[in-house]
Amino acid sequence: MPMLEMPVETLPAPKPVLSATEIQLKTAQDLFIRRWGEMGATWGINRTMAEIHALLYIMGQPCCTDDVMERLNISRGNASMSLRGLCDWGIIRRLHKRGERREYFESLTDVWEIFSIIAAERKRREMDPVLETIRQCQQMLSEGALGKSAAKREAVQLTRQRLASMEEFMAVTNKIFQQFIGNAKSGLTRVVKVLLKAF
Amino acid sequence: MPMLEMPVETLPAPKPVLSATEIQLKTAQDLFIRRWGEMGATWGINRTMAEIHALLYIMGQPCCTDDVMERLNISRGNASMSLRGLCDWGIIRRLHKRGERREYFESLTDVWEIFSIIAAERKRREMDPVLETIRQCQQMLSEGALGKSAAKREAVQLTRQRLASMEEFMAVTNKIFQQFIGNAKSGLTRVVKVLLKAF
DNA sequence: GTATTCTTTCAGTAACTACTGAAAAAGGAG
DNA sequence: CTCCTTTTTCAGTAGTTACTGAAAGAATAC
Repeated sequence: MPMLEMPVETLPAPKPVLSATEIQLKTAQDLFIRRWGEMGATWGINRTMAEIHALLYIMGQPCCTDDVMERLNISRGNASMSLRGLCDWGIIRRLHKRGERREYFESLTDVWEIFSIIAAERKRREMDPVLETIRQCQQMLSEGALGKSAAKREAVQLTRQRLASMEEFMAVTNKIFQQFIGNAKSGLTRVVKVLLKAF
Repeated sequence: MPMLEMPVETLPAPKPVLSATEIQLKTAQDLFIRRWGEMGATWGINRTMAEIHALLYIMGQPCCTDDVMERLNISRGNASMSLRGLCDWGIIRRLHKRGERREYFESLTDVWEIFSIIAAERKRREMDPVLETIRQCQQMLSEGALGKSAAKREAVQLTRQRLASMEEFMAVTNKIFQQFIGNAKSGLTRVVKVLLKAF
């Protein structure tokens, strides 16, 4: 009676034996990763990308694609695309190890730098267009565009005034962002100082 | 030959004749509304809710459910639920007009107040839980919890250090938010002053 | 060149979110 | 109370986003 053919690669994976400390460490890390993922999901970033970033950040050492797949239980395709996405954002980096074929990834370590990159991108994508639109709207409702004695004067005035308030707010917020972005590396102290000087 | 029965309510709606100024005003408002909706979508708020808020803000006068439905081309159900959502956030208000049966809605007018409400809620929902989780993780990896001569000391140290950096950052950001939230009405100047004092 | 190992892409699908329209409920007015 | 108007709810569905798994594509070793 012939033995059942059992291809080598489907043998049960060798189960690693973990010490109490290792279990505790992994548990704490997983907790952080999960929370970070939840938070990311309410921002523009999706849960998986946020989790991968959290993993790389909290590990403090480079991981390869398979590490990420196993740890987070996601497919190769998902891991590959999410890692690329994080590289595009610039908050993780590709890393070649000498003599190793596979690629590793590591997170930036400076928290201020990480958030400053994210802030810069969000400002560019979300705040700048709104500010531009507000100005465009104001242009459309200016004296010149409407004629001096236009009908519906009150309604136009109301809208103009609302646009102006919003513009003021956005312009100030924008400046604060700018300062934050430009000074991330030097940390809190300088940011606050710069804030001071600016106003 | 009997006349076709044509119920009164299905007659074509009377088409309003708009002046050039009114058209221009409406166009500018629509532009703002659309952009605001797009921005909202990349935050937690969905597009429709953001658009409704933009409409109420930019109009500067109370609108009823039907006004909103017509202007944004959305169903009654959607309008009703989104308006309630915005009321829950606290950035628009219900308004009864004497002698009118239907309800009107208006936006808060102070931009600083609007954003301070949003900031407060997001801080509560997103930042606070993360900070709490980080502290919980640190607890799990403290000397006491792990035993003095635990194995894998380096890995634990690395994770601890990363948690500490993140906590510092989040704590500072949290404080800044707090100051912003607590001082929204008085505008920029005081916020910056308070920031100064705090550090 | 071929073999091997790792990465990327992408069609198909699962999971989720937002929206509609109709029915039920609520709130006066008479 | 009934009648009429307005609001809310919700089942069903359309539309969107995220994920998988397999196939194609690189890169290196031999």
